[in-house]
Amino acid sequence: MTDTDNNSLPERKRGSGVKMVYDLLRDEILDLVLPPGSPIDEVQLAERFKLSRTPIREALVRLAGEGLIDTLPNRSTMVSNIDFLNLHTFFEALVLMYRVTTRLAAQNHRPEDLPVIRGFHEDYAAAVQSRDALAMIATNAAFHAAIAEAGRNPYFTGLFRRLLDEGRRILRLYYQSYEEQFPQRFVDEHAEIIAAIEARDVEAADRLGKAHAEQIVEQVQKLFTRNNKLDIDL
Amino acid sequence: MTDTDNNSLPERKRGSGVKMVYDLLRDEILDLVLPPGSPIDEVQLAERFKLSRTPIREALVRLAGEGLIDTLPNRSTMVSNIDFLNLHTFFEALVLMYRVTTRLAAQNHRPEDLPVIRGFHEDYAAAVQSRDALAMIATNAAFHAAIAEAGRNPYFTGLFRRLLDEGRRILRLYYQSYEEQFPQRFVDEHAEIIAAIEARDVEAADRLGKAHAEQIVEQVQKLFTRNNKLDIDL
DNA sequence: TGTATTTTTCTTGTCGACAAATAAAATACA
DNA sequence: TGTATTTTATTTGTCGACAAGAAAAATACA
Repeated sequence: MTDTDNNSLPERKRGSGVKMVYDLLRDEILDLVLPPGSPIDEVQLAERFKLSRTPIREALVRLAGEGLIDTLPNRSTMVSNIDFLNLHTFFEALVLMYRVTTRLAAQNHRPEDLPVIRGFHEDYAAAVQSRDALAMIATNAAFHAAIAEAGRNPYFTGLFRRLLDEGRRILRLYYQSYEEQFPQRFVDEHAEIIAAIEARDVEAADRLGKAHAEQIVEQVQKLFTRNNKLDIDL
Repeated sequence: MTDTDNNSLPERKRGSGVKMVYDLLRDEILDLVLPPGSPIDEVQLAERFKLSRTPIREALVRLAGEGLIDTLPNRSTMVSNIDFLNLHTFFEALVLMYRVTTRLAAQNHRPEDLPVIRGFHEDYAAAVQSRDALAMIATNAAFHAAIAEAGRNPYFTGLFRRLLDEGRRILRLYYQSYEEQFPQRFVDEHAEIIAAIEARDVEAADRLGKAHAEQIVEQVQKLFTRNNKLDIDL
């Protein structure tokens, strides 16, 4: 393959460039293809996507708005760091949002939501089966995001999505070096959560969501203390 | 004053244009100077600020990221509407964030936070005294934002600030036509909340935050049902 | 040799211009 | 007169270029 392999994307629709750049950079940041601290070069991206700097910049502004990149005025822009020192605030918010979104899903879900949730549940089970850590991370986030959507509170789903994104980075950080796996227990808990939602048992959904979240937090913290030598880098 | 009153801003620093446009548009949107649905014209703004369209556009992208304006691709962009149909989701999120941030403030506040909070408390009391509805709205939001900051969870403060912003629009909508006033009760409740925070009484802070939030929601809903003829416009 | 100052290089922020996409207006046609 | 089609106009999205700001390199000076 030569450097003239731009025949696959010869012409794009008018507003699609920014979205493409935004989506791709976002994925690369969340998957740690671009690790925290990586410099983001506008001209380099412009060449890569065969675009001018203007749409690149628009995508970067959006990413900065979500806190995924940090921009130093008149200087460089880079992938934002993970704030390990205040990780407890992240867990705190994550647990609460797990609770709230699961509870609201039990309250407000519609019949058409359940197949979607079940679909991600099965994807997650398959990822566990095949011990694919990265797929576990992604499908777990998708599963809970779907539950949040069924809860139908855009303010909560907005925050929750951001938290799940950040969690994707954190998990990815640890699962890339240590081939850990989420226990089967999580799959079972997911099934319980679905049952509670379907039964519209709000209190059970709340309780299960909280317990599940705390399981995950505990799991992550266990990984942390085990390889806390990484923390010294900060 | 003629149309040549641009002598006050002859030259700006290099990155300050976008921030100026962003801040000003944001305020105008939240104060309903630009009511929901108002068209946003890029070239008009460019002329108004004596800038090119590029920095204007960057400010608009940021505002769109916060949901304050809606952009139709290749078409117009306008101030986002207030979703009256799903106002309950707004209240739901608002009450929870009032609770959580007040609770966390009782837990995590530092001595230097209290003077700040007390300052806004006094500003609010003064606004109530002078029956200045707009000042009440602004100082009340500032008071609770300061409490949230003392709670030191950036995820919660981020969501809470967005909710307070949206609340600013909603309150402004009703207080501009009906010269209502927040009751003295709110001032007293604020004082109670401060006391609970200072005493680090987490449960009391939680309870008071919740009660206070519900008071406000009830007040707003009362205004709504009273002038629900406005709702027909949507 | 080490520090201060100038020069150069590199990246960003801004600009004016152009082309695509859509809406509005004008025209054709029944 | 009312509808369909073409033409015009307006606004957005993108581009290439240029200048400001800061870092890096080079030079001067002790």
